Amino acid sequence: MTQKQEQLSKNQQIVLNIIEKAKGPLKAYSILYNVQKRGIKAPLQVYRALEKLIEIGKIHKIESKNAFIACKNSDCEISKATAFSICNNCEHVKEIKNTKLSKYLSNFEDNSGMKYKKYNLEFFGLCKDCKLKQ
Amino acid sequence: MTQKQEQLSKNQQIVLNIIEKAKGPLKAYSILYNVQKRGIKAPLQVYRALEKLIEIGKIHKIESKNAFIACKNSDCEISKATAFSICNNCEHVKEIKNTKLSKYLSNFEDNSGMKYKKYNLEFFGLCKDCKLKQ
DNA sequence: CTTAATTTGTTATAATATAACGTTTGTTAT
DNA sequence: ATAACAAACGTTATATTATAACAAATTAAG
Repeated sequence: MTQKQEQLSKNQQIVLNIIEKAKGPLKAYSILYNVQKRGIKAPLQVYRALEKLIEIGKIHKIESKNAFIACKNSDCEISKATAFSICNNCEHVKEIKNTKLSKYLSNFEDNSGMKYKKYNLEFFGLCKDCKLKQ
Repeated sequence: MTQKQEQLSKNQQIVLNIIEKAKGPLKAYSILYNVQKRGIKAPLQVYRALEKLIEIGKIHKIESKNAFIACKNSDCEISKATAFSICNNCEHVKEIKNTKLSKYLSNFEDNSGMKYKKYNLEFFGLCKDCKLKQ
C-alpha cells in the first residue's frame, strides 16, 4: 500500500498551502513571516520548499517580481512552459492558459537550430479593471 | 546645432560600454567592479545607469539571471518585446530576432481581453555546442 | 534492520537592489 | 547670460533576495 502519489514533506506542504491560499504571487520573505507560527523559522527552509515545489510543478516563480504563485494550469507539465499576464498598475498576475500559444512556443525553433526544452513568458499591460479606471 | 540624438550621461556611457564589450550578460556588481577604475564607486551609480539604459532600450535585463545584456535587435523598440535563448549548460544567452515570433506575441490576446504592451520571453535549452558535447 | 537519500534546523553570509539626502550638471525659456 | 527646472551625480546606509556549510532527524527502499 505504498503511497506513490507525490507526497510533500511538512515544510513543503506548509509553504504550498500559503501560496495556494494567496490571491496573488507571494515573495519568499512574506511567506516566511506567514509561516513562522507554523514552526518555519529561517529563510532557507522557505527557499528549499520553494525549490522543490517549483521542481514538481506545483508553483511557478514570476521572475520579474521575485515572487511565487500556485500553478493553476495542468498544461504546463512540470513548469516547462509557463506564461503569465501581469498588470503594471495593480500588479495582478494571472497564469495564461492558451493551447495555441503553448503549442506555438513549445515548437518554436529559431535559426540557430536550438530546440528549447523550457520557456517562460511574461506579458505586461493593464488589466480590464485598471484600464477602466484610467 | 543642438544634439537631438539620445545623449548618454557619463556614467550611463561607461556602463553601456562595459556591457557592449562583454560576450554575455553581466551582473550589476560585476559591472561595478569593472568600472571602479573609471570612477564609479557605488552600486547605486550602476543601478541608476542600468535603469536608464533599459528605459531607452540600449540594454535588456535577463530576469532569470539578474543580468544585463546589450540590445542587438532593432525590432524590440524600447524594450517592449524581448525574447532570449539561454543555454542551461554554458549559460550562453542570445537575443532572438524573429519577426514571426515578435508579431505573434505583440498581437497576442488571451480570453481576458487584456491587450499587452510589453512582453519578455526566455527560452531554455542546450545550445548547439553543448548538445554536441553531451 | 540498515543503508541511502531526502529533508530539516541552524548560523552565518553572499548577492541583489533601493531609500534618502544634498550637490552638481544640463536644458530651456526668457 | 541667467533664472528656473529637470536630470544625473555622489555618498552613506540599509533593505531585500538568496545561498553556503554542516550536523541532525526523518523517510524510502532493499
